[in-house]
Amino acid sequence: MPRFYLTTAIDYANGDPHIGHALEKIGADVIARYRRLRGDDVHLLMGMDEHGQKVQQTAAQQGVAPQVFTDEIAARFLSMWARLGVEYDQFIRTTDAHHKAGVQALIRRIAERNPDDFYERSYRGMYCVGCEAFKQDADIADGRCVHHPTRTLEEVEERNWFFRLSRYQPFLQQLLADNPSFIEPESRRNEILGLLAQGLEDISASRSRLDWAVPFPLALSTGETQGTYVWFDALPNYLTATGFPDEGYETRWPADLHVIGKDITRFHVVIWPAMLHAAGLPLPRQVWAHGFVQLGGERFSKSAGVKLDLGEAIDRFGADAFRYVLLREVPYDGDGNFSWERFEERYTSDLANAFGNLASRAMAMVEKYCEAVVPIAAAPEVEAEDDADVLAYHVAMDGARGWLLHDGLSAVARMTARANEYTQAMAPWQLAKDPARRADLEQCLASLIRRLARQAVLLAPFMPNKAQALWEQLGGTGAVAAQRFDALSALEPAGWTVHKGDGLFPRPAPTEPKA
RNA sequence: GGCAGGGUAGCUCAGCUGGUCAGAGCGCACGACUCAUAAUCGUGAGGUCACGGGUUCGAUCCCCGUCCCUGCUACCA
Repeated sequence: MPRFYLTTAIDYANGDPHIGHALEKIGADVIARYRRLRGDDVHLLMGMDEHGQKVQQTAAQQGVAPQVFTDEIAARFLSMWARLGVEYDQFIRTTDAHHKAGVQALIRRIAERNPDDFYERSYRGMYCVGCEAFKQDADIADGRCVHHPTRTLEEVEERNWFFRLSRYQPFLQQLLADNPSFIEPESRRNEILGLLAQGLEDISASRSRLDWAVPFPLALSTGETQGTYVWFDALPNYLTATGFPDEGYETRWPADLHVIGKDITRFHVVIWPAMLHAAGLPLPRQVWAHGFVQLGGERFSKSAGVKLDLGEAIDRFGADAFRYVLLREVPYDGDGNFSWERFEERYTSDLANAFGNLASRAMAMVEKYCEAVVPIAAAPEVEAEDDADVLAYHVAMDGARGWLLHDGLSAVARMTARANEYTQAMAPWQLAKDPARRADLEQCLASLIRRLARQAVLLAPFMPNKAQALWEQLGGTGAVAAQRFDALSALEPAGWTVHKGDGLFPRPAPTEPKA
């Protein structure tokens, strides 16, 4: 059974989950469920990044210990993933003891194999006492920190451990030349190529004044022990989650896919492979950078007040509908827009009117004309037209040409539309009036149920609960998630007893309040 | 500033190497039907293909310029 190890970015424990987090996790969950339907042995890793100065400061402001603070944040994220139906196989937190030990083991391993890769150097920067952090140009205005304009910035110099990233520039360029699909979509690869062409600088591996961190396993020549800086703490989570450095981690590592946001491609495509190569460890097979959700045409941002409450979005039509609309509206390879208006339009046209109503009318007729038992009948020729869409679905979903989840949904939507057209053309309610056309009627209804069953399987990664509900209404036994794509064409519902229940996707109330 | 990608029907977007390339979905209007969640099916809607030049027998798709938008331009996670 092929293994498939995929990961999402670990989220920083300094705020609540928002729609941006949701897009990434839902997408990864869909990919994981899709691979399971292919029969793969899937392992989906998610987690939280809990170290760093911001966490330390925020916790201090609230008067609680950092660990207590991150425990609360982590609980909120976990609760949200449960509400969204995101099912991970493993949830790692960078404050886990094993992770911390793994980070230190990785650093030591690099130091042993490439002693020159870590070296001491002084780091100079403008330090803001208010923020307790070094500030970059973007955060400096008129020589003062934008957050603490009453204080003066101090030019501070400290000795740190540095990682000789610059040394790996040729290696990385060769990597992207030999393996172009290492980072997709292409636009993101081009950005990295541009970055590499500029030349790489070495990066900090440790920092002083960083107490809430994994202790850097090497002491400076002064004897001081510093905290491990973010790169060497966060990125290795994908590796330490496999058990590294303990025996057996190789059975899972390397990861098949890192699903991340486009804002952190650099870290995953430059720093991370360099670290692994320095340690003599295999590289992940691919990094996929998804885009961002824009709200009403504006970029999501807490500061700008442009936001959308996830809980409200889920309550609107349910988690499954939200998952569907989000991935249908936002292309997984780029940015997309999301708004309440759009949400309702999509829900109504795609789910309530097209798909939900198709299921409703088909099952109603089987109950009415066939005593609820799906007739035995050969498939009509037009049914074969679905094959092209099933193929398109897999092309979009299997990753060979990127992870274009929105295209997968488009393909299923075409199948739904075709089934509605077919129903209209055959007019089974007319056939039912003529006993001589009984065979045609049965063939039509059997075809509709068969197509619905297939669509339920294809939609299962996106809407696991609704797909299961439909599966059961159609008379299918067991879990729709237990189906396998390679058996889809042979799926035969003849003899099933349908139980048309409540509508899968009820139309929204006429006077639905907007937001 | 530099690099990269864009500006196509009300909205979201397809249009690969130039000549049925002026399209799809949604919304909207009209018609059909009645199995169904007032759902479905059919038809239609006439958008200077950002703007100005150029190459060509012919350009939305090629070249130049202009305007506008987005991303990247490393120690924020």
